[in-house]
Amino acid sequence: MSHITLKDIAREAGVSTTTVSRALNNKNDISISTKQRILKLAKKMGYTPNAIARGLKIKQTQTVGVAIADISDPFFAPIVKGIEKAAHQEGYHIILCDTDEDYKKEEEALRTLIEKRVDGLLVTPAQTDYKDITELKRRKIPFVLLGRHFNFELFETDYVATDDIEGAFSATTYLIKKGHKRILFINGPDYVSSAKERLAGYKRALLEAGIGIDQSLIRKGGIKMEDGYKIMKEELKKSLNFTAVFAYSDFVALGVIKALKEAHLKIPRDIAVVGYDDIEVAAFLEVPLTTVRIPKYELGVEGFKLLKRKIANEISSPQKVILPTELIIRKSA
Amino acid sequence: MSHITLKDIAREAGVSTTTVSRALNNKNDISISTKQRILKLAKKMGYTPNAIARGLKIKQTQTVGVAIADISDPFFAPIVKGIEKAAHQEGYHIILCDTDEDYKKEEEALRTLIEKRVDGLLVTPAQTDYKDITELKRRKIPFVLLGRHFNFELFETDYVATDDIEGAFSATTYLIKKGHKRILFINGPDYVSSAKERLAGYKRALLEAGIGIDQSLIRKGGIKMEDGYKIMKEELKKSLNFTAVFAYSDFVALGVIKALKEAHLKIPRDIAVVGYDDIEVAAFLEVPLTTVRIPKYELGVEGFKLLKRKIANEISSPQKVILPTELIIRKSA
DNA sequence: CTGTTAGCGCCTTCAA
DNA sequence: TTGAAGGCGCTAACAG
Repeated sequence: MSHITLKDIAREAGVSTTTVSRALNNKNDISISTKQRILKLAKKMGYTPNAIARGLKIKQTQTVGVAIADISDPFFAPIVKGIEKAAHQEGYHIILCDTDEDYKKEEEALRTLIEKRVDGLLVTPAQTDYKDITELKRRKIPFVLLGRHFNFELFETDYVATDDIEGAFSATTYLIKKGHKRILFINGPDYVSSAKERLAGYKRALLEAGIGIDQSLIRKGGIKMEDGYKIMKEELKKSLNFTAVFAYSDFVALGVIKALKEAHLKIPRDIAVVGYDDIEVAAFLEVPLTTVRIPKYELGVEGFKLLKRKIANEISSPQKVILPTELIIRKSA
Repeated sequence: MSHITLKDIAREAGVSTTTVSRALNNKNDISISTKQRILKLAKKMGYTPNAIARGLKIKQTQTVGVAIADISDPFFAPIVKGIEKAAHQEGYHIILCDTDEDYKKEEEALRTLIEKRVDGLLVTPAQTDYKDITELKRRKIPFVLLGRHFNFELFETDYVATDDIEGAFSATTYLIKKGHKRILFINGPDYVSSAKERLAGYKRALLEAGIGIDQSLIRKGGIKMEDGYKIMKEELKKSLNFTAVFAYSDFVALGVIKALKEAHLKIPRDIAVVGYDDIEVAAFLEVPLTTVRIPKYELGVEGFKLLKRKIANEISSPQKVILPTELIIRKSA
């Protein structure tokens, strides 16, 4: 477990550590013969460079921190994969922190990630607070927000996300075109930007279709399957005054579907259901789910790419990258 | 982006860096008053310790490397989550590498992870080769294998996995009890330990039931959905001489189900299907999937715990931790 | 209780 | 083309 160092090689080769360093880093102010001799020796001795020492010296770690809400969630996992692939391609590693959608944990994650001196950060902010993010900005630590963002007018940050107004608009419009006039919208927590945007898209679609907005058809706070289930159960106790449900996420839709099934309501015959995200399950459900696809992997890739540019100081003013969504029509609506 | 250092604080406080270090690390060979004075000052100055420098000095990074086959796979993602949670609890971070089930990438991942001087490694080995793992052992770098392992008699390593002989045995026995005598087994690649074990469990169940083993009912090489689909398509072209399918994984089962559906065969009426892993989708399928559950999150947690003990040198001889599987009976068989 | 010295492993001047 | 010296930020002896 003790590693070979430059010094070990230098001693063995009868040169200085500087020379060894030069050889290993393939510099040109060294003779080809000694370079090759040292390279061969290093290999023979099983030398593995110490990136920690190097990082301390050159002040960059080739590592980015990733603070994500829930790694095992089929929505976030592909994002992480995209980040990892893009990072790896550029010679970066990722340190992963799972924040459980909890601001306190997010704050702690960012702090410890900074202690690890990551070159930059990728974050899906919980958004119940944002002191930690402003702190990042104040300290000029490169970071990019993923899938969510703050009001750009008030708090400018780089981010990559999808246009959720557009996504929700197309989903709602689709339902309207199918003849639905009363669409129950089960939204996420209203402090999350994506929930705000989806609500806006939903409203805009209704307005453009000349359908009034009925506040009683807008429910908020759903994010997990249980939320969708609970809210749907409540709604089903009332008189059924809607013909379709638009859910904040596919997970919420899953809960909705479960409640509907228990009530012996057929999808889409009795109630149409549209989700959001297009997680892998969506296509395999008993009634395959119509949903708005978010390019998750690409979100990760683009997130890293933008971060990389930030790190390289190629970006002056905050940049937003908006990826397109796509309405995936299956059987549920 | 330039950080405050001990030296900065020391200068400001009029003490030596050592004293500051002592205060920050809450040592007791320092007066309470100066300790508090320094702590307050450090906070005020916005000090964030440099874990890189610390790591270089104390020769540990409080970081473990995770080389996993596919982060976005619903089988592996919960494992990673388990690792992260367990690691975080002990003050560790994880550096994540996605190996795509490819030995070359795995080898590279391990090498670069070692360069980052992780304190230990968690690996789901691709098993097409194992030089990289032996190298780990030779260099006495603490590591634990996850979900897979090498023949313990030939190559001892620490690992945490499930008893897949038992898992496959219980699944096959269940099918037999349901009256199936001809069970098609679509196995994974035969160099993976879990595939070997599942095959053994399948055979044992048949033997114990006094049913002969028909090699034509054993297919290998399936791991992804497409594999299951392709193999099932092939089998369906022949005369249908089996009444049940036992798939290496739920993903393979998904492919099988798709092929069955296209052939207008009903599950379980015409053909019963049993999967393995119990990924999240399994419960939500049109015909909920009967499968063998692997405690994925726990696998990650136990993996980290064992690694931690390895790192702390609390383990002399290679240790295996076997987690129980559970047959989850749903509708598909 | 506090400071001085030294060094973790590496890279970067600067001289030779 | 090579080496010596210094230092990244931190901690661990060792003195005092």
